[in-house]
Amino acid sequence: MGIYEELVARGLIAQVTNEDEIREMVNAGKATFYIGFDCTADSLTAGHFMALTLMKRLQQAGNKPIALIGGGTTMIGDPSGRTDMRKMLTRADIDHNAECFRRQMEKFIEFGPDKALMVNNADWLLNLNYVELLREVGACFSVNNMLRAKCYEQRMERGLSFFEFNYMIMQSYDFYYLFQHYNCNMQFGGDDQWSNMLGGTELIRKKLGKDAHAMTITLLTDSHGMKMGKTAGNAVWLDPNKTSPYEFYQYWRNVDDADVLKCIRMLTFLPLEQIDEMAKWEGSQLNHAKEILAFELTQMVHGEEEAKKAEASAKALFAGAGNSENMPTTELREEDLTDGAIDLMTLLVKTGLCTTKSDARRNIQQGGVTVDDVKVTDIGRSFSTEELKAGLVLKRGKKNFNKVILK
RNA sequence: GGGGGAAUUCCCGAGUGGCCAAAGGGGACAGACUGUAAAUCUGCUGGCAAUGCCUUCGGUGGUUCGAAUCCACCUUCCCCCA
Repeated sequence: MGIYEELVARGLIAQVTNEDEIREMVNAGKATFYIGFDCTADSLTAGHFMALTLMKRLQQAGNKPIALIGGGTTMIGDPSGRTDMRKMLTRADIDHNAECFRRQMEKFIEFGPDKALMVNNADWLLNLNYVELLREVGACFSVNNMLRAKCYEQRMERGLSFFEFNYMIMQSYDFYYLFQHYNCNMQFGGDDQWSNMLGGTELIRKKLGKDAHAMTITLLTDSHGMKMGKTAGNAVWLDPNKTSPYEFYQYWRNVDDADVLKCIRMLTFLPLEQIDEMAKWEGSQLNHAKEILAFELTQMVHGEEEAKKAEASAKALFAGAGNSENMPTTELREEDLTDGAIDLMTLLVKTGLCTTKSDARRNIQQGGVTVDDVKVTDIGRSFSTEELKAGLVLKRGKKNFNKVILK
C-alpha cells in the first residue's frame, strides 16, 4: 500500500486536483509540498496538529515538506468560511507568534537542508509593490470567479472588505513563489482552503504554463458537524502552558463514541490493521479506544512521560481511590487566610475551579462541589489552618479537580 | 455622491420611558441517568460584603424624578440608487 492509499484509508484526503498524477508523485516520493500556517495566536492548536502529522507521513514516504509560516498573510487574515473579520494583529504580535510556531513545529518535524524546510512569507510578501503586483498577478485573477468561490459565501451576506478579499491573491502568490524558488509542486491545506489553493495552481498555470497540484485535508469535525479541537470556543493548544498535558489528554479521552475511531485513524500513527480491529469494539469497550487515542496523541505532543502522568492522574481520579500526586495543586500561604481560615467560595476561585464567587456559589448550591469526596452544600463553609495543612481535594463537577495545601 | 436600515449580555435574538440584570433559543456550567460517551430530563447562566447594592444594551454628551428605550453628534456595518 502506498502512502497515498494509506492517506485515503485514514480518511485524510478531501479534495485533489488530479488524483492519478498526485498518487503517482506522492507514492514515488517526488513531491515537494507546502502547508501554510497563519500565526493568529501564540501557539499551534490541535487543528494544526493534524496538518503536522500529515507532513510527517508524507515526509516518511520520501516527500519533501515545506512549512510556511504566514508572517505576511497574517497581516491580512483569511476570510475563508468566516462570518466576521479577524482582529487585525500588529507586526510585533505576528512576529512573536511566528516564533512560537517555529519552536513548536521543530518538535514534530525535522528541519534541515535535505529534510524539511521552513519559510516565512513575510520575506517576500511584505515588500511587494502594489502596482507591480497588480500588473503581474492581479491581471490573472477574475473577480467574477473569485466572487463565486464558496469560501466567501457567508461573507456575501455580511460584507467583505477589499482588504480581506486580497487574501486569496496573497496565498496564490505564495504558491507561485515557492514553485519557482523551491520547486514546490504541491500545496496541502485544510478543506476550507480549497479556493485559495486553486488560486495558486491557476496562477502558476497562467504565468508559467506549468501544472501544480493541490490537495486538501478533511476537516476534523465531530458527529454534530462541529470543528474538533475546541472546547467552549477555546482552542485545544499544543503549548503545555495554555492547555496542560492533563487537559489535552482529557479532551481526547472525552470525545464522543461516534468520533473515536475517526480520530484514531486520522491523527495517530497506529497501523491500520490495528485500527480496523478496534473498529469492531462497541459500547463501553470504546472507553478503551478513547484511552488509546488520548495516550497516543498526548505522547506525540508532550512526550511519553507527560502522557503517562496524564493517564495515571485520570485513572486515579476517575477509577476511584488513587494518588493525588499528579493532580493540579494550589499552594496557599498564611496571608491567603483571614483570621486563620478561608471560605470555600474563595478557595474555589483561587484554585481556578470557578471563575468568580458567584460561579462558586452556584456550583455549591447545585451540589456540584465536593471536598475530600464529601459533598458540600453550605456556601458559608470555611476551612481552618489545620484542615488546610493536611491538604484538601476540591472537586467541581465530575471532571475538575484541584488539591489545596497550606504551606 | 444620494436615500434607507442596523449595533442588546458568550452567540443568535426580543425589548421603543419606570414592572429591565433585560423574553425566547443556542452554547456553557451543575444535577439525575450512564461508560469520564450520546440521547433525555432538571436547574442555572453580569458582579459583589447578596431579600440589598454596583456595573452592563456601539461611543460621547443631553432631555427627564427616571433612559437599552427620546434628542444631538460620532464610530462601525448592511441594503438600495449612482
